[in-house]
Amino acid sequence: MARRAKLTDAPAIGLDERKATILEAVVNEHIDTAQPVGSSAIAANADVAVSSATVRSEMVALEREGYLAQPHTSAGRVPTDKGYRYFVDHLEAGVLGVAQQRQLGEFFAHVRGEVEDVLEQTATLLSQLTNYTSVVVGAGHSNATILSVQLVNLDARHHLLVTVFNDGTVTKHSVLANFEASHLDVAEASRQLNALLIGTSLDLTVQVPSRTDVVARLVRESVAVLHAEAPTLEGEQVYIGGSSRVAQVFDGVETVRQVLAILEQELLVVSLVEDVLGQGVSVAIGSEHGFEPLSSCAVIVAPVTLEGESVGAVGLLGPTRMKYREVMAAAEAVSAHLTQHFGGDHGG
Amino acid sequence: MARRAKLTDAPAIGLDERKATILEAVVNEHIDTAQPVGSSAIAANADVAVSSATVRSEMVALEREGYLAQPHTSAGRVPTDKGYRYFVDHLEAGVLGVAQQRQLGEFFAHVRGEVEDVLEQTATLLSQLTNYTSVVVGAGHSNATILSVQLVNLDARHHLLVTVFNDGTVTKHSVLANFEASHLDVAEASRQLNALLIGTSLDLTVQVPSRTDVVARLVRESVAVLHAEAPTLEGEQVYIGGSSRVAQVFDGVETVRQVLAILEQELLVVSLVEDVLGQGVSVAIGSEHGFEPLSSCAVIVAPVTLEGESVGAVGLLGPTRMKYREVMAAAEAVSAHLTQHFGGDHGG
DNA sequence: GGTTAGCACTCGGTAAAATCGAGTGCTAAC
DNA sequence: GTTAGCACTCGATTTTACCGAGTGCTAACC
Repeated sequence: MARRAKLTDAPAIGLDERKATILEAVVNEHIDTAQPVGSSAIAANADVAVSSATVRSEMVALEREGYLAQPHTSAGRVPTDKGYRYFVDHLEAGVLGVAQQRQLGEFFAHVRGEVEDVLEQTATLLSQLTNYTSVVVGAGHSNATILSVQLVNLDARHHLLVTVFNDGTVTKHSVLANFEASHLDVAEASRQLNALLIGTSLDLTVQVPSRTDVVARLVRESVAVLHAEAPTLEGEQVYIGGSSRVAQVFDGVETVRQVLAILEQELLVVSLVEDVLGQGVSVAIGSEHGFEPLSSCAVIVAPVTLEGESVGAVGLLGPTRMKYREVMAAAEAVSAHLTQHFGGDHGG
Repeated sequence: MARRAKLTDAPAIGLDERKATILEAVVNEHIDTAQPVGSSAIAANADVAVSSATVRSEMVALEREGYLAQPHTSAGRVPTDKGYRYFVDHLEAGVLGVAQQRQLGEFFAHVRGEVEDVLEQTATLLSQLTNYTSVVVGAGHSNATILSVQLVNLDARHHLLVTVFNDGTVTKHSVLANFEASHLDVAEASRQLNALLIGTSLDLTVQVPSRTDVVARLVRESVAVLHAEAPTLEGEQVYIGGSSRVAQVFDGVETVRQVLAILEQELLVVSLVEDVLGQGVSVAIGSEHGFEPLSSCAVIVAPVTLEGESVGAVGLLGPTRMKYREVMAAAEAVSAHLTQHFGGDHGG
């Protein structure tokens, strides 16, 4: 899946300056108006110092080369995915509006709490900032090691296995025994589990005692439960902000439904985001990502890193005619803030 | 907020049998077709043994009494909220289709894992079962007491406070110290925290040590963090299933947007559900719940109980013209299954 | 008195027709 | 190479006509 444009199938150099200017103007106009844009609208643009007739002939060329399309004869032009691609690749970085910068600063200055909470709130923030639906993905902890395990008994047969990992995640698992265990048994099992599991990661198999006393059975049961769930635990967390925006920015109930349906499936969302993810802000337009149902969407993704490693991503989902400059700036800014937030001394 | 109809403002007895039959037929027809229904369609109904002319005059009466409305002269009739209310109140309980019953049984026979996971999956199930958007609310644990507290150090200054409650919930909180603490300090703090907090609930204030040694400071800090978060922790969990259905069952992008926007706000959803909640399956139609933006919706809610006490609820959200019989049956069945699931020996 | 066939009337929805105009491509002049 | 001019296209919008589902009313009927 292409992350950045490969312009190799465009004639060598790409586009001469005037064509580029015109293409850019068309894209800008179309993003603004959502309408096919005609040659005269472009000719009126200050950056384009030629008449509409000239613009028209250039448009014919741009259409031939696949950057523009005509919904029908005698209509204006609409950018193709390729057109958007060119536009995005030649977009000089935008900057966030001051109001938004303030909001962002405000948010990260005051946000408190666990990673999960921060990510969730970030999703909402990002959506408010951009007016598009946002996606925030927190990395799974596939290679996290266990810091502490504790077995707590709810009653004689129900126990709760609480596991703390070195990446700060905490999991709980019910351990249901078909025998009764005393507080002391559970405490001892807890002790043994710690001895057994601390420092290991979930993909490691551990030697469990084969004795048949209550404590040993508790230990075995606990380890079994924990490892059985291992695959699930590695899953990334997904937070979606502003899903109602979908109904705002897409037209056509059916499109809205499809997009929402995709968003419901967290696994899909994760793979979509990871697919698009690259260094810096990446964009996938239309069919560039492999998701058919989202072929009328653009996805913008920025990584969140911790000590150089990607630990998550923030993304935005909108129609292909989205406000790339602003949105990319927002994604970048939020990603940077998050990176700093987690890299800094704020714990987590 | 009315949960059940108060028919007091209708003439004493309510409706005579024929009017009731006609009203029922109108509602059924309108639910099926989403169109205003005319007198002849009703007269064709086997249950109505009178001519369309008679039906018409009855309809005039029903309209005068507020059960039906006419979108415009010379159109058919549409049920009002009051009409739906009457319909629902006089609905004999529906039964679930066998396929659905099987699916339900299947699901609860195999579902595993923590309460949270079960509830989330239940939301999806309920949505699949009914083709409407579902809401599952798990009760907050306002009066839960602490079973165990554990302070785990991530590094010298970052610690994680993991708390287990007697209702099986587990919380974690970052404790960030501005001083360094050794493993031993943390272990000792953990021990003291246990001594201090076990058996208490979060609304209780506890006496914390005023000493200034590392351990005491850790303990103080931990208790502070835990109690600071207390209000948040009491919040109910909300799981929403099939939000894409919103785009299917409502018409008008704006309505879809509004409904989605409501669903995004978990607090709103909780209060909505709790507002509607009653004994058994409750229904709020149109403006019966106080939520203006949802005045074109019906909400169906069934409680989930544990040992007689309500510990949550399952709900469904659809247009006022939803398939009440089927959906109420589904809500009831799922609620019953959940109640049994948690009441039974399956742990949680 | 309640019920029903008959009928004139209403009025939104749909289809057909007319119109508009934004936008095009082409050509000829610059 | 650029541009003004112009005939032409074709979707969108408006207009008009029309249809018919449905109504309310009345007079006949049981």
